Amino acid sequence: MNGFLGTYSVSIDDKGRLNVPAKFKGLLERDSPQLVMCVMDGFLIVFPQREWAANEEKLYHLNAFDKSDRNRLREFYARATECEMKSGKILIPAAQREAAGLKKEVTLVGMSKTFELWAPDRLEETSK
Amino acid sequence: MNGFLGTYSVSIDDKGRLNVPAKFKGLLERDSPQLVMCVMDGFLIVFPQREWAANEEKLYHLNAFDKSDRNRLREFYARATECEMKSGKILIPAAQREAAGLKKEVTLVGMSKTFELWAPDRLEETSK
DNA sequence: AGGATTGTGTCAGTAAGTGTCATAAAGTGT
DNA sequence: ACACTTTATGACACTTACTGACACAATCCT
Repeated sequence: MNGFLGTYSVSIDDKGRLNVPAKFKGLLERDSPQLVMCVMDGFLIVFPQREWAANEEKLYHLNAFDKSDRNRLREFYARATECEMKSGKILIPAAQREAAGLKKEVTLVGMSKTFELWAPDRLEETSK
Repeated sequence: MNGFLGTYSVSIDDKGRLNVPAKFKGLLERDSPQLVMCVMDGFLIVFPQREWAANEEKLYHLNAFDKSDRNRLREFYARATECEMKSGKILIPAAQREAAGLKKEVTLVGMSKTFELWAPDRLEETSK
């Protein structure tokens, strides 16, 4: 596989763990199960560790001198979390679930280097 | 063979696998059985891996942290799924079958570098 | 420490995906 | 037209993946 690709509908269990689809699982196991999860406007982005590191500096420079961007940047960092895939599942902390409005059903969208987690209704809204 | 050419009517088995016609099979075996299947409005496009990569390159200039660029990227990636020809068959995931309205009979149209999968009635409708 | 909350491993049931083969249909050469 | 080869289909058994549930471990809070 070349990257995260496609749309999947997966479930979150009673403790807030996302079942990672087999195709993504393979990629994460090969690379590393270490992740950074990050709140965007209404959804979550999941970065494999390596990808996060590569983007961090770029992100910082893009926004450093703009006040409102800087506020947003702070919020971005503040709500980012390290996490890990364990037993083929990723625990999504309560705060992140809350921020993205995730309930039982989650839509997972591959974006090549990263992937996104969406509440199904929000994604639908956005893609109109 | 020079590319995917012609129209074929093929069947999908009980598990959703498309029987690839011999002529296309040859091409895919020679090149690579790795494919990307992409949902368009009402039908599916199948890209050999290499073709897909070429299309993907056109999006490299987009900024993943820009909201509207990100929406464009998502639109592109979300439609896609990786798949593979195995034992001369291609499994078409349920979601994609659904999106293209594919039942038992499928019309397959060669488009040189790629080929398309159509529900027969939809193709007929479109070509009027 | 005791109880509550949150996180983790595992497993069984079900659903989805895969390999293989027998038969039927279509195509080929003489 | 005939035998022969290739191709397409449907069926079946098997494997892998996904889900929900449960039991247990760790952490936090008085």
